[in-house]
Amino acid sequence: MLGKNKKQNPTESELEILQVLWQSGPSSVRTVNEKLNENREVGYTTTLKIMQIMTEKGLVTRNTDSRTHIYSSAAKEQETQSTLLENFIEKTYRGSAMKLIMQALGKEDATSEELAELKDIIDKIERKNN
Amino acid sequence: MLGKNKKQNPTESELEILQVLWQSGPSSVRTVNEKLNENREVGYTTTLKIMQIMTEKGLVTRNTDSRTHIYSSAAKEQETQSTLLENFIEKTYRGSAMKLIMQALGKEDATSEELAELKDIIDKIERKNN
DNA sequence: TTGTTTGTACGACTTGTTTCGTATATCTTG
DNA sequence: CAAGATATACGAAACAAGTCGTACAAACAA
Repeated sequence: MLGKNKKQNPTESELEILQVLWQSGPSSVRTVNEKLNENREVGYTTTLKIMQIMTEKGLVTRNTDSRTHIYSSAAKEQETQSTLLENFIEKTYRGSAMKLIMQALGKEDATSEELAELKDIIDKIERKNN
Repeated sequence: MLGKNKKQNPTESELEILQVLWQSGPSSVRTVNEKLNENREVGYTTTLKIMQIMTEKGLVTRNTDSRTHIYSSAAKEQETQSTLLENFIEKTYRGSAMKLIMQALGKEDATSEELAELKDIIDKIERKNN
């Protein structure tokens, strides 16, 4: 089997780094570290080390052709989010996605476009149910 | 100030225990441990220790009148979920509740009642927006 | 009353994550 | 070329979470 390596979930720090890679595309350690430091202080070698571990875990891949390695996320943002979401719903809402959705709706300052889009999605699901 | 103690977020194990307390109401360590063992093996003293730590952290309160202490969750289920949700949206969806909602909708096998309820909520939000 | 069961308390081990210091190699530039 | 800047690699400390053994007190049962 080819896709055999089971993807572990990223830790919080790893997720932070993945966010940078998803937003900025393939990046060097330096670039990632600078982005992280916009939010909080992290040492360069700390970021480096975590990214090396992520490489071992298969969370990222890297191109080592030039001296400065370039890292890319191994998984698409949505895939990772989806896995994390599933886990979160299970742990926090005992599996009820509906309860999560209701609470999330309460938090959101949604635009009318977004709300319309949502209703569209719901309509589609309703039609599929019948 | 009275409500000064800042609530730390529960860890995964702690959340598991809170789930039991929310579902079953105030419970002894033994009861909680038995419920946990329906899902996975955990030693009694492990559960005890974690619940003691949770007491220190203020996540639970306990009645020590009788030899068998009775533990209760210190916070309501919805409050805790809401805090965790906020954090999750920030970390995983960079703050976009809408993206989370869309993805969660994709997972759910919602009943027509639930979908109708959802649309109701959306309508209410739309009306508030205008 | 004495042994078994059931309870709390607590220290210590294990594992995983994060952090950083230091070694060393490679570029850059005066 | 030599000095400084910039890279990776890696070991080890610091920290946190979870796990469990053991001590000891209280309740219970023979």
